[in-house]
Amino acid sequence: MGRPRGFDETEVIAAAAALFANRAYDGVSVDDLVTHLGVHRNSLYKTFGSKRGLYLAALRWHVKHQVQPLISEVGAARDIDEAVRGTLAAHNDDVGALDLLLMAATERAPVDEEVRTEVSAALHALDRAVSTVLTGTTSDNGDQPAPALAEALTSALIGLRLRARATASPTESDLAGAALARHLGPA
Amino acid sequence: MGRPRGFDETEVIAAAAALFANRAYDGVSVDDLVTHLGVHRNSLYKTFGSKRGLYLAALRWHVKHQVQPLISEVGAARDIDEAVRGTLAAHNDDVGALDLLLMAATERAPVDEEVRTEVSAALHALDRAVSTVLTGTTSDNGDQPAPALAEALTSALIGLRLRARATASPTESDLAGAALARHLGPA
DNA sequence: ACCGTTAAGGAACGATTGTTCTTGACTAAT
DNA sequence: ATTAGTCAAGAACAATCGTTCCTTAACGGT
Repeated sequence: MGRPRGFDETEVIAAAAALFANRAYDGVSVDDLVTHLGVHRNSLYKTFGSKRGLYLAALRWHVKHQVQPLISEVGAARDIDEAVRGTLAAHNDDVGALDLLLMAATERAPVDEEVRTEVSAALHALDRAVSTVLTGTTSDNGDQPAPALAEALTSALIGLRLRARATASPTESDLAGAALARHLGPA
Repeated sequence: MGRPRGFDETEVIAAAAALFANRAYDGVSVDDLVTHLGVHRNSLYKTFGSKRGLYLAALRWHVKHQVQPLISEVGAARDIDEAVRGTLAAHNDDVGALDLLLMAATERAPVDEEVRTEVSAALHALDRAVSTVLTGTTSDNGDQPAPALAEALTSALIGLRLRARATASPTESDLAGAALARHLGPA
């Protein structure tokens, strides 16, 4: 019973994720959220408890609906080259497929334990996907499946996206990613 | 003439850089700066004009005095393995040798053009150093000196540091860096 | 038709934001 | 000793911060 909601909670969370992906947590005010989300202050606090509550919801939504598809795509790739190209290409389709995670990792994770937990989990999930591709390709020698190398590649993917965002030149990261894949693929 | 300063401008800038490296720009208040820097509000504004002015000064100091040494070390390395290990080891000695650049790249560069310029320049300088090491090592095939690969490796270094900060496990990044170097070095 | 409940609307809260003003302390040159 | 110029100390500024309160609107169950 009671008055029905005038907004779609998922839509609001997604819009909040977009905002938090482009500006730091402290750079997004509640006024900004209220303005761009079309939800009134009161409803926002009733639904998410606080600004941080909305942020955490946005981060979890981001991981589940934007990072996970990317992880699946990476895991389904036949080799590293395909994985890297797919990852970077996905960014051209769905801008921000890693951006909130990136922002959370650099800015919030060091000061918010709950964020750190979420970020770590997402990164490890990415690691596993990369590792899957890696073990399928590492057929030249008898090294261990190299989880450390998977972490390195995940870091490289994050770093590439970071650069693309910071320098505002997405084509560069494509070339760099291709070069990285070329050197790691037939290793 | 006039009353002499009661603070060392360089010390203040360095302390500000340390603050801005750990928390986002909007997460560091002028009160925080005044408290931790030992400089009074008035002197701060008289010297740097604004909070943003101090931030830019801190960023430039960081690039010149913390990123540059790292670039030099990378450029002097004999191979990629040595470069990567040196970079990550430098972080254990001088914590934050890349942190402000990292923070600036993800958080300020997208919204502050002057920051973006500074970040781009620093990253390209890192690229050149990596490229130098790369051309000295790439002796197996007749590929171009691979500036794209240099960008990829720079991105990987940044990404590794990002992960170490976000997950608060510095040893992991060492292993990952070593694995990356092992796979790229004897390529 | 009357509740009980939930959401929207908007004003308002105290606290904190970045910045400026005012006053007084200190120093070098006149 | 006076003057001119720079800095420190701290109060104060309007604006914005995250959050809450109060009233009104819209629904389901009795």
